[in-house]
Amino acid sequence: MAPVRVADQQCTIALPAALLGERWTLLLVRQAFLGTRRFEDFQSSMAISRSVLAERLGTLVEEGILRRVAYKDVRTRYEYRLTEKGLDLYPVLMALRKWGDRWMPPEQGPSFELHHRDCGGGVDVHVTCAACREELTARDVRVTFSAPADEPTAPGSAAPPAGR
Amino acid sequence: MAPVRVADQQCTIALPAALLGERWTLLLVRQAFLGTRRFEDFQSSMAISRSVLAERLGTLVEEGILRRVAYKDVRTRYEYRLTEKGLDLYPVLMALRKWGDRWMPPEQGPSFELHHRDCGGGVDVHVTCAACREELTARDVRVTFSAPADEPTAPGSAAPPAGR
DNA sequence: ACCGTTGCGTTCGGAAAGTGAACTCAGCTA
DNA sequence: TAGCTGAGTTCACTTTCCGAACGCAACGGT
Repeated sequence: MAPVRVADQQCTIALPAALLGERWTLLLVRQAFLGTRRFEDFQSSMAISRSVLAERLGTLVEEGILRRVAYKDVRTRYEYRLTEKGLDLYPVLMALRKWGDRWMPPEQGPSFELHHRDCGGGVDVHVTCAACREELTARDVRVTFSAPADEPTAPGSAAPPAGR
Repeated sequence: MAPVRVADQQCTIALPAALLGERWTLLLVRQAFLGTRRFEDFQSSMAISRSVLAERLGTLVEEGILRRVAYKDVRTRYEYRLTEKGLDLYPVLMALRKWGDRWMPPEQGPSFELHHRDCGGGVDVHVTCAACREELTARDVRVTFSAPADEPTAPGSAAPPAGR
């Protein structure tokens, strides 16, 4: 697994990033959202080696993002399905997709489209203020560092508090 | 860089995922949002090796997410700043953080907090329908596959159109 | 003039992770 | 009996990552 060092142990960006920032993991999650569930289908839908696929599916199950569910084919087999924790990654995927659509658009248009089941509208992602509901960009947000607690020297050496 | 195969060339999730899913990249972007700009500061704020750091900063600049800006220290040096494309990754980071806060909360609380500069409210991320504004989960969204266009055999072998 | 320091990289040998191909195993089907 | 299939596992090989050392330019101190 990608490394998480002491300084990052409390950062809730670093923690998921260490997990999802591992090669293939994000692609596997995407594939799961697209409906892929079986080992063989994961393997053929993306050019991942079988050994790494087995390992990644294992860690995703360990992390509680996928669960192994038995099903009967000709004999008992297992498929991998998103848990609630996994389904909750949807905004991450959508944010990624929105960014990709804007900044890395493929020439031939996207390979699949997403629409609201009820009204047919497109899918959008917003960052908003929980209080006043205003839409926010990075510039509208102030960062406040909590007590470092593991920095022996004075704070502000590694990551200068905000400013831009 | 993480591999993007033919089948993924048009997927706007896979493209950014290949870039950001590379080890360290997401952490570097987070660090940039926290205000880090200089090589030395990136290096000391996270336990990344100098060689990989140089390489990653290079690819982020190539991709247009960071830009090298000259500044005068004692002689001309460069710092790395987010471009508009980079700043636009904010929703991705926030989605990641929201998920991390919910599913991998560190015992001692988050190491920094984010508040709306104007009203002090917290930061939230939503997936909504662009048309009716309703909040969406994965289950509310229908996936429609476009024509594969580069599959010589009959469609539906690589990425089975939903179902199962 | 010389020495040490700082900022920013580059180079290098060894360790870890990823790769494709072959192998296993259990229960069909022909 | 032989062959096929889904889901892994094992293995030799290649790529990537790591830490440590080195390079280098412009200071500041002596």
